[in-house]
Amino acid sequence: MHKEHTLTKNQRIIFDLIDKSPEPLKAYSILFNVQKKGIKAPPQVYRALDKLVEMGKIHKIESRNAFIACHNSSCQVAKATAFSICEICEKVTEISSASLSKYLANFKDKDGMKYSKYNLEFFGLCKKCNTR
Amino acid sequence: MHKEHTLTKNQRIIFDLIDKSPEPLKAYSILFNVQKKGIKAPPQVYRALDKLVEMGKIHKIESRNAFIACHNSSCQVAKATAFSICEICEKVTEISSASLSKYLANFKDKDGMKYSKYNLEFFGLCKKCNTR
DNA sequence: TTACATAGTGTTATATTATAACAATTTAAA
DNA sequence: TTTAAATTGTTATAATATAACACTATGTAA
Repeated sequence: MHKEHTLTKNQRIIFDLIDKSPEPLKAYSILFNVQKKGIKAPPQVYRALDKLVEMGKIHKIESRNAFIACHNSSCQVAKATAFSICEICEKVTEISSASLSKYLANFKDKDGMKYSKYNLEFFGLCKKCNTR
Repeated sequence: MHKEHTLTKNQRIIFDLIDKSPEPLKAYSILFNVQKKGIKAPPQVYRALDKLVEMGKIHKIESRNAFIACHNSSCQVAKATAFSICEICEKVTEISSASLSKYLANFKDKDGMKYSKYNLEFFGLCKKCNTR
């Protein structure tokens, strides 16, 4: 459950844009799209993005420097995220698999260390691109 | 098994630097360090980095925009990588776990899609930082 | 060997992504 | 209601990465 009501003006504007987008958005494309709403400079965008990521409302796709709205109630406040990325059409989908998150949350490295936070990006071809 | 012998001059210089480094190196820090060896401009660095990544000799730590030498014979030519990253000291360690790589290589998403390539970054505290 | 393709190099310029720094304003809580 | 914390607006600049083009080296196949 997210607490939508706590978003500030800029956060709201930027979240709505990302949430409506079918694909991940890059910071400067966001900037371009919200200039008519009074958000004029990069720091305004990056600050909102930082907060939204912190809240778990959006995620950063690290390999693409792009942002996508969270569509997965099980990624606890941006701590544990997994995505599939199509290398042809660049479609990004958030993976919500209880088995995967359980496996990764319990994964221990050689020293027995556990890591509560992770980001996983799978690459391949999406269904569409795979059959073309 | 890597084929060391196929590295070109610039690739060799840059790989050696990364390989000797105890921590991931950023592109411009690499550039600074190899200028005395005649590599003077960003494209020369990025081209070598691209090839080395392609070969699986180094990996890019996406969340840090930094490069680390491969220390894991099981990450097949850069296709399947996993790292742990300490959020305090920024120490990065390549994870080589047969169980993990097997699990991820066999992971199927909701549509039954398999992804042969992935990058996983775990975040937390390393042993040292955890006990301080 | 020659010639051809492919890969790598050197270089300049520029595009893209992100943050520093500081003043002003809003918000929430004591 | 006044104070602290968070948010905003703004300018400038830092950090990361690629485009484009001329040139050189390397491998290969006729």
